[in-house]
Amino acid sequence: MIDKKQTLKATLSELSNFPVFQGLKTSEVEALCEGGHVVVTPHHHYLFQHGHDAHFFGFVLSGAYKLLKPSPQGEDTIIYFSTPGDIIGVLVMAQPGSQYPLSSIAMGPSRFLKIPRETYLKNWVQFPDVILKTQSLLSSRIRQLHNQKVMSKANLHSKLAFVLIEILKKAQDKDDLTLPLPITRKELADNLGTSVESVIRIMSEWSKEGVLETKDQHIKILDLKRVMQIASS
Amino acid sequence: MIDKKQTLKATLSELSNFPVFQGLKTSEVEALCEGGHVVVTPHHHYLFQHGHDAHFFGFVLSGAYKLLKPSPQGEDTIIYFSTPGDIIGVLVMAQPGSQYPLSSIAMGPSRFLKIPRETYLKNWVQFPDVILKTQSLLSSRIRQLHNQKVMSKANLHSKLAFVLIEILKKAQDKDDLTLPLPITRKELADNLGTSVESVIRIMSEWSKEGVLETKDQHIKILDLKRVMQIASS
DNA sequence: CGCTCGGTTGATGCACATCAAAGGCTGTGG
DNA sequence: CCACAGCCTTTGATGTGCATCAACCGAGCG
Repeated sequence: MIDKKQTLKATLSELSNFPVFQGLKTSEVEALCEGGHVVVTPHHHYLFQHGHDAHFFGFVLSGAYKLLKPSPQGEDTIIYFSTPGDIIGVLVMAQPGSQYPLSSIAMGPSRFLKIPRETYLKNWVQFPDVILKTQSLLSSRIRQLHNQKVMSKANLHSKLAFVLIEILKKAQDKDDLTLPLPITRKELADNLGTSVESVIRIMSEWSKEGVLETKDQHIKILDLKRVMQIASS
Repeated sequence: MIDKKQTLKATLSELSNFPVFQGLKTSEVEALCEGGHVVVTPHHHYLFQHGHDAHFFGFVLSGAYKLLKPSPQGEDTIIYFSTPGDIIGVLVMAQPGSQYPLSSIAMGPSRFLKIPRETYLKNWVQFPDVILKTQSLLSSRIRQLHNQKVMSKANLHSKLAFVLIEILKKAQDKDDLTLPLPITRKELADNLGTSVESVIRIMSEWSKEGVLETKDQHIKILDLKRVMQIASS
C-alpha cells in the first residue's frame, strides 16, 4: 500500500458532497476528519485485512473496494462493493479494541481517506446529526443485505440481474448505464455464492440477446427494463 | 395486538440487565425509555408491519419475534429471530418519516417494550455511550448477516447446523442446549431460503442419529460438537 | 366431526456445480 | 525479446443436491 499524504484541504471539496457532511461548516468537517490523510491503493492491494486491529475507518474517494470475508473452506466471499461516498469500517469503531471483520481490496487504483479511530470516539459522537446520518448509511447497507437474503429462493438469473441493478444504483451519473467499477465474472460469482462458469453462461446469453455488453471489465446495461424484469421474476 | 400498559418501574429491573443500559443510573434509563410502555402480543400476532409508518422501536422483554420481509413472489423470508434483550426497529429511527422495512410477528406469547420515536431523537442521541453500545448491537446483527452470506456456498446440512448454533448462542442459559424459542421446520426453511421438506429430511436424519431431539417445537441439541463440525464442513 | 396445521416420506426432474480443456491477454524474469 | 506463469473468459460433458409434487398421518380445536 502506498501512503501519499496530501493536505486535507485538497479533498475537502470532495467531502462536502457526501451526504453525511451535508449542511456542516467547513470547520466541523475538519474536526470530523481530524488526523485523517489520503491513501492511494493500486489494483488488487489491501486497504486493511480481516483480523487485523481496527485503527481507522474512512471514506472511499475514488475507484472502488471489495469487502470480503474468508470462508472456512478458504474461498473468499465478497460481501459488498464500496464506491465513492461509502464509509468503510465505522461498524467496528464502536467496539473497544476490536479487529476488522472483513478485508478490503482495491478494484483498480483507488483513493481512500483514512481517519483514525480516536477521532471517531472523540469527535463524531459529539454531533448527533452526523451520528444519525451515519446510522442511515448503515441502515441502507443492512437493507441491501436483507434484500439479498430475500432473493435466496430465486434462480441465478434473477439474483445476477438483481446485483447488477444494485451496483448500478450506486453510480453517480444516473444517465450512464455502465456499472461504476471494473468487475470480473469471478467477482460477481464470489458475491453471489455461485460458480464463475454459471455467471459466464448467463452473461454471454444476455450479451447475445443484446441485454448488456462488456468492454474491458466494464459492464454496460443496454436493456434496463429487461434486467429489472428478470430480477423480479 | 393487546395493549397492556404497565408501570415502567415493574420492568426497570429487567431492563437494567440489558447490555445497552449497563452502568447507567436508574434516572438515565428512565429518560431513555420515556413514554414507553409494555405490550403483550399473542402467538402469530404482528408487532408491526412492513411498510407501515415507523412510530416506535423497543426491546424484546420475553418470548420471541421473527422479523420477515415479503418477497416479490409473495413468499415471506425470515430475516432474523429476535429474543429477549434485542432491540428492534432502531435502524429506521434515524431516518425522518420512514416505514418499517420488515414485519415482526410473535413466536408464542411475547412481551415488548415500545418506545416512541421522539424519545430516540430527543434523548438517545444525548448519550454517546448508549449510541456506541447500540451501534455495537447493530454491528453484531450485520456480522450475522455476513456470516450467513459466507455460508451461501455450503450445502444445506452445514447451513442448517449453522443457524441452529446461531440461535442457540442467543440463549441466556448457557448450560441448557435447548433453543430459546419455539420454532417450526417451516420457519427454519423460510430463514434458510429452502423448502420445508429438505429441512425435515435433514432433521429427522439427525434425530435418528441422536444429534438432536424435538419436543413440542422446542429443539434440543444433544451432540453439540457434531453440529458444530457439520456447520464448518 | 371436519378443519387446519405441523410433520413425514417417496418419486421425479431440473438448475446448477464440478471437471476438463483451451485460447487470449498481461506482466515478469531470464 | 521471448518464454512462461497466472488470470480471465469460454464451451462442453457429466453428475447431483435439492425443489417440487403428491399423498398421508396425528394432534388440536371450534
